[in-house]
This record gives sequence, C-alpha cells and structure tokens, in this order.
Amino acid sequence: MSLPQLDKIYNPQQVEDRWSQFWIDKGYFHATPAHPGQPYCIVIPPPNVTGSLHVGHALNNSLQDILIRWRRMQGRNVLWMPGTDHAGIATQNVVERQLLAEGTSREALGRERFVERVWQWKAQSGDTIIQQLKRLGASCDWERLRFTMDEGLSKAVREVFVRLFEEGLIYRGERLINWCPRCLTALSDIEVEHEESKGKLYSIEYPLADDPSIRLTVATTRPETMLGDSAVAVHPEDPRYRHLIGRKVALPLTNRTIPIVGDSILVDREFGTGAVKVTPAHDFNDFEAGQRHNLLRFSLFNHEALVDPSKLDVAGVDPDVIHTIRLLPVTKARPKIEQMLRDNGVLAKVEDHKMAVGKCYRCKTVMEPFLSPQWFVRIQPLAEPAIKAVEEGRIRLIPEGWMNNYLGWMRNIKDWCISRQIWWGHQIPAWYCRHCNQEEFKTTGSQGTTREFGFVSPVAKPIVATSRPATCPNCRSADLVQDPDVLDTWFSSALWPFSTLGWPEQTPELKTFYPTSALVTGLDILFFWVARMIMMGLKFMGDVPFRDVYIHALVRDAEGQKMSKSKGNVIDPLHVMEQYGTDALRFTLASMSSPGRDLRLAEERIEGYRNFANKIWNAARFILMHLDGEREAVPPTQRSFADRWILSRLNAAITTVAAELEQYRFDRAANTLYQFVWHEYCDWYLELIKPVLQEPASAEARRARGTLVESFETTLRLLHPFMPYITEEIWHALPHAGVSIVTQPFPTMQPAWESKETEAAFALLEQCLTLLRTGRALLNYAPGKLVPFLTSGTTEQDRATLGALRAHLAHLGKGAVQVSPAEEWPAENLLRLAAEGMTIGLTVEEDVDVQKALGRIVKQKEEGAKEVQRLEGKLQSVEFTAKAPADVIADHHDRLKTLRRDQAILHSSETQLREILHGRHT
RNA sequence: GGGCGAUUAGCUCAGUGGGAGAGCGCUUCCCUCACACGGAAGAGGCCACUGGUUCGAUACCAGUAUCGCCCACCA
Repeated sequence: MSLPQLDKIYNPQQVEDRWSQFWIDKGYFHATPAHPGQPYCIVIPPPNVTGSLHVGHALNNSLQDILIRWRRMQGRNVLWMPGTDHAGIATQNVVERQLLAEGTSREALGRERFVERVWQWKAQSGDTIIQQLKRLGASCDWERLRFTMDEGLSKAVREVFVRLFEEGLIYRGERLINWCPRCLTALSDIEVEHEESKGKLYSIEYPLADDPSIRLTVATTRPETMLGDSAVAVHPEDPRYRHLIGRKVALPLTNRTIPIVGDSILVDREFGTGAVKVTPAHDFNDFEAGQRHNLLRFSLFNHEALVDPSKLDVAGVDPDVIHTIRLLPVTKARPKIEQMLRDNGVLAKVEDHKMAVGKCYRCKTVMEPFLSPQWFVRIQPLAEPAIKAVEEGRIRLIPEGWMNNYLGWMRNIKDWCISRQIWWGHQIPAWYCRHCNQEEFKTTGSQGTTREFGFVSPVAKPIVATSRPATCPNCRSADLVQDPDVLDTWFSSALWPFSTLGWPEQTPELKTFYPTSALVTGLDILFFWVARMIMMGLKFMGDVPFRDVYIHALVRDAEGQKMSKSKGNVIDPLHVMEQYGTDALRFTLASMSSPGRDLRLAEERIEGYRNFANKIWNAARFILMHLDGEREAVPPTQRSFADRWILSRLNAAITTVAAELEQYRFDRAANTLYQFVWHEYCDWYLELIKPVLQEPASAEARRARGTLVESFETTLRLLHPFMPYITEEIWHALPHAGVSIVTQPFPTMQPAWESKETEAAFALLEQCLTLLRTGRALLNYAPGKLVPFLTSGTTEQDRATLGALRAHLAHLGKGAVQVSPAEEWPAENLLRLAAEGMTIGLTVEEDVDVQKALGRIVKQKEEGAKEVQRLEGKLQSVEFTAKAPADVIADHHDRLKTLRRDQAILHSSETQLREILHGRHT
C-alpha cells in the first residue's frame, strides 16, 4: 500500500475548501423526514442577511456544528436548519448609508424603489455570510436555506398576525413609545439600552392658581418637558398636600392651570418633596397616570426630537418662550428653559444627579418617549404558558442560572410594540378604507396619512387580512390603503422554529423535527428572540419550540473589552481561519466556552490549538510511516502493555467527551481531547511502541500496528465534531472503510478496553521515569550522556523485571537513559515491585558535580522550606554514589534519604550500558 | 435601586469537603530519523478579605471589597 506523502507542517488551506465542497456534494448534510434515526434538529440563529461573519457567529456556529456532527455520527436524523434574517433597521441603515454616499436618500427614491434597492443589496451580499459559514465547516442542510422574508415565511408572518389580531392579542393604539429620532421609528422596550449619565435635578415651584403665595415644589431631570405638564400629583394620604387635591396650580411659562391630583401609584411620599409633575406625553409613568386621571396629553417635540412650535402653541406656551426654543433639539432647549424658569423666580434649585438615559440599540441616539399610533402585541396571555414551560422544565436553560433572568423578565413583561416606521420588512397586513375613514384621510396625500410623519390616525379602523382585500367589507369601496408600518424584525424571527419547517402548512418536516432539540444562542438575544420563540411556538404549535437552550457567552478581546470596529480590537474569524486554520479556531472557541462566563479571545490561544492540529498531523505522519507492513487485529489477551493502556485511556476519553457534550460542556470535552491526544497518545503511547515498530516484520510489530490504527482511527472520529477538516483529511489517508468520516459512527465506550490495572501500572511507570528525568536534570547530567539507571532487586525475577522496564522505557529518555540489566520482564512485574516498595536508584558517575547539585538543594532550602520539601519528596529514592566529598554526602545524607541499604544495587559501567543500548530489547 | 456572576500561577481559565491544576508565557537543556507549530526538566499561588459550619474549607454558609453583566419609570 502506498501512502501519501504528508508535509511536515499541516497546511489547513490546502484541505479545507476541498472537503467543505465534498461534504456538500455528497449530500451528507441534507436531512429527510424519512430517515430512520431519532430526529435531532437545531435551527440556526439567523444572521443578518447582509452581514459578515464575526467571531460571535464563529463561536455560536462552531458549537452548533459540534453538536450537530456529534449527533449525526451517533446515527440520529439530524437537521441543522440554516437561514438569514432581514434585520429590518440594521439593513435599512446600511442601505441608507450607501444612498447617502451616492448623494441620494431613501426619501428621494421613494418606498417602492428603496425596497427594491434593498433586495438588490441582499442579492448581492446575502451569500457572503452563507459562504463564510460553509467555510467554518457548518454542516447545515444548505438545501433548506431560509430567509425571513421568503414567501413561505412571510406567509407565516401574516398568518400569525391575523390570528393574533382576531383573538384580540394584537391591537393598535396611540401610546407613548420609545422613539429613535435618528432611525425615525418606534422601538420596543428592549431595544433601548440604558446608559448611566450625569444629569441635573431641577426643582421647580408651581404657585397655586388661586393663591400664588402657596407653591408646590416638583423636581425633574427634564425641565423642558414642564411645558407639557397636565397635572401635579401628590400622594392621596399625604397630610402635607391632601387638602390641596382638586385645586389647581398655574403652570409657569404657559397660560395653563393644571390640577393637583392624588395618585398613590405614581407618588412616593418619601421621595423629594412628595409632589410630582405629570407629563403624560413625555414620560412613561406619567402616561399611565394620565390615563388614570384622564389628563390631557401635550406633546412638545416632533419626530426628530426638535421643539415643535405648533405643539407648544397648543400647549398654551407663552409666545416668547416658543420663539426662544422653536425647532431646537431637546438638549439645546433645556438650558433655555432653565434660564427662563430662573428668570421667573420659580427655579428653586439645581443639583447634580445621575440618571439612566435610553439609547437606540442600533445607532446609540438618545431615545425620546414619543406619543404615536402603533401596533402592539398583548403579551401577557402569551407569556404565561411560556413561563410555565420553563418552570416545569419542558424547556431547559443551560446554564440554568439564566432561568431567573428569564422568568423575572417574563413576569414583568409589557406589551410589545411591533410596528416600525421603516420600509424594509414585513409590511403590516392591515388596510384602511379611505371611504370609511374620510375624516381621517381628508387632509392627506396619497400616502393616506393624517398626521406628521406618515402616521395613520389612531382612530382609523384597520381591516386585517392575510392578503389585500378587494373591497372594504363595510362599504364595498376598493379604495384601500395598506398600513405603512412594517413589523419588528423579531416578529418574524419569533416564528423561526416552525416557519422554517413549513408552517402554516402541515409538512412532514414540521411533524418530524418540531419541537427542535436544542437552541444555541448568545445571552444578548434571550429576550429579543428566545423568549418570543417560546411564546409563539407554544401559541401556534401547541408545544415548546426546543427542549434545551444553551446560552453561550459573549466573545471579548484579550483585555475583556467588547469587540468593536471603532476600538480596532476585532478578531476577524476569516483572517484567523486563513492564518491558523478553521479547526484551530473551532477548537479554541470550544475550549474556551465555559458556561456563564464571557470568553476572552487572544490570538496566542488560537496559535496553541493550531499547534495541536499540527501535533495530530504529525502523529498521523508517524503512524503512516510505520504502517508499511501487515497488521492484525489483536485479541485482547495478546495486547501489549502499551496497547492495553492506550485503549483504556481512549475508552476513558470517549466516555468523558460524550458525557461532557451531553451537558454542553464544550470546554471540558475539548480539554479532554487535547490532554488525551497530546499527553497520552503522543507523549506516551507512541513513544512506548516506537521500539516495537523498529522491527517492522516482527509479530509484535504486526500486533502493535493493529492497535495503532484502531486507536488512531477511533481518536479521529472522537475529534471530528471539533476539528472536521483535519480529521477528514487524515482519515482518508489511513486504512478505512467508508467514504467520509462525517457519516462514521461516533466512538462508544468499549467495556473490553477498560483496564484499571494497566492504568495503575502505568501510573507507577510514569512516576519512575519522571523521577529519573528529574534526577538527571537536577544533577546537570549532560544530555548526550547515558545515565546508568540502576535498581534494587536481588532475585532473578527482579532482575528480569528490570530488563523489561528497560525494554519499555529505554527510548523515553531519548537515548540518555538506560536501564539495566537487560533481562526481559513484563513491565507490570516491575511495577508491582515498585508498588511493594522497591526503590529505583539513580547512580551518578564520578564526573558529575554532586557538590553543585547538593548545593542547589541547600540553597533552595535556605530560600524556603517548602521548596526543599518538594525536592526531597522527589529525590527520596535517588541514590548518589558518586565520588563526592564525604562531608557533603554526610551533611545531606539524611535529607536525601538514599536507598535502603538492605537492597542490593545493580551496578553497571558505561560500557555495559552501551551494550544494553545496542543489544536492545528483543 | 434590584438581580446575577466573577475573584485560583505573569496572562486566560478549569476544579474538588481531605493531595492546588491546565493552556499560553517564562527559565534551563536538547534541531535524537512524527512533530522546534517539537521534546525533557523547572520556577511561579496565604485559591480576594473577614467571620462561621466542620476533625478538616480554595470548595459549604454569612458578611466585606473590587470588577463585570442583566434588569429598572423613583420624579
């Protein structure tokens, strides 16, 4: 059999593309419901269709692929459902930036042409991330690639919307929502990021309308909103203010008087003065208070968060004030108002105050509470079953520490604002009859809106349907206008586990793969995505969307900073794959993925695992080099010590890896593999069998080759989910049956391989050798020089045991350690003797500087008793027989605890040792 | 303000009611015919602090400190 010539250094680039394509061409990743195995399904967290693979994706998908490949090898019916997300605002922003660079704009293009343009961009760049995922080795069923705006998925979106609307779980209304004045759209509560910032707390005095001598002091962080105040609230049982409820105060800078109301929900008596200004159009609490007390709402700013003079006019603001702050941004208006309040003598004080300011999660612009008509999902009825599913363990969060997070959020969940005033996305399947809503549409143009910025009046009555109705069911008019808003991106993602499987059609895929098995995702989208999938899955499928949710950490840079382009600390996974190989990247990410902890990725770490790949590669080279001859399967009873040992260890590795994967402990599984392959398989096993392989024709060698191939091939299969490329490449070079390692069975525990006795024996053997080497190094014994390694043992048996030890260990000292005598004994016997107290001695020739060695020990003792203790522990069985000055020996004799004198020392000269070396172990 | 997590070798992190570990880095020696992306040996830690439980605590409990994350309408 001719073996391929392998390079000394593993070159990932040369193999990766080849196998990636090979796997796809062979259709290994394609799933079919007809497959007899137990279904195992993961739906991918769909990346932004126009995005590029970042290291977070790399982590997320590496972990998924490990699970998927592992389950596939186990014979399960595996489906990894891939797809991309249209990512409404994010994508729209990107295309808008492109337009800006071209000197045009979304508005100039108009809605239809803009959306067309985004589709073009999608067509152009949508394939990028898919190709990158393939490069990562992701074994998705690429034939099933989905996109959230596919016809099928859009149908699911409309279906869900209509059903929820018909059940009253979706409604439309004018509410205070989070508004991004830059993206010009509403956002949901969780799309607002709170950031601590320094602000001021302003105390303003409002005089009673009928008795200006009495003043109520209220505090606010946003004095500019006082122009829109509708009331002052006090606690109804507060003795200071109780009697004032029902009276009015004169609102400074305006011609309005506003009532004093009692409200126990809004007002905390203990806080501040106990009196609160109420601004229903600019504060979420105040909005609710306003509803409770039927207060007027005075909106002051326009959709760009600029002071709107016409609204100020409506709010009865003093014309001079309007003039001063008209069209100013909110932050610019604030100091003007502050000054005017001061001029009016009603600004009691200004203090420093820290506050949380909300920012848009897409563009970091400061958000503004904005009164506008929007669509909402009534979430509570959906949340309850979703809470139960997790409480009852039908869905498992891993690590489970996140459960409280999830439950806490779900229990306090608020209605979900799902309408967005952007163009890219699923347009809301609601239409308005222009005829029936004449009043509302009177003042408008073709867009069919009555208000600023394209809002359809909140009073207009929508017709909700999965497709455009031909006529108005009420008046038969065909003059229908579709609601201009689109749905929150996360609305369609919430349906992902069943929409991708064909819902609302009852497909075989849906039947086979729903509920899916596991979801692998980052914490950052637990609420955005995971929680909503659970709610929607339970609602529309009547069952949980997945059993396990594995929540992995965020990838940070080596300093623990979030990676961001602006900081320039981004590790580009594509670059890493290029430089170190995909397998190295995957293995690194897996090995660092401890639960509940962010992972700091440093390039050195990747380099380390690149070296690991190279180690595997060279082990393969070694093995292939020695395979040029017959080999036989070995009956367990005839296996050599080394064979029994490595199979037992391999067995342990298999058991551990599988157990860790079951628990999503990718880190421990990876570390087990690393430890096994490098420090057991390569460091010890391959070294142990080297001498045997030196005689290729021997029966011993034939048997050794049998186990060698078997153990290595098994190891490759064990490694494959983590390092798919290199394992496939090497597997093909090894003797094998089958077409690809991808479809080979995952190794399973072999009870016959387990041998605790052999492992115990090996442990002793290892100790002996380490002792020997330590002694050598400690005594500065020249590296090329043989160390006579002599042991006690008076009987023939002892002597023979020692010989066997030499046979097994001679090479381990890399030619510099030899054991005498030469008789052959099974190593186990030696080890048994060792266990019974036999001591191994190290004899030093006269040219060794014992004094120096001992001096080191003494010096270290002076420096710290602990170190010397450790040294003594190691040296306790080392014998010094060199011609050192007698006083030195005497001085340190007791501490060195030399060999017991009742044991004979087998001595050997250098000449004898050379004979042994060349005579070898046959 | 509430909740959660972290604190172990220079760095990144595992870990367990009884011996303190790994990778990388570092020191010494070695380019020995699988691998210098390698081999051998080694240095380096009051396991954050303070109490408690225990025969025994790095581990369990309480508190403190520092850091981080999530949530939050206290004007």
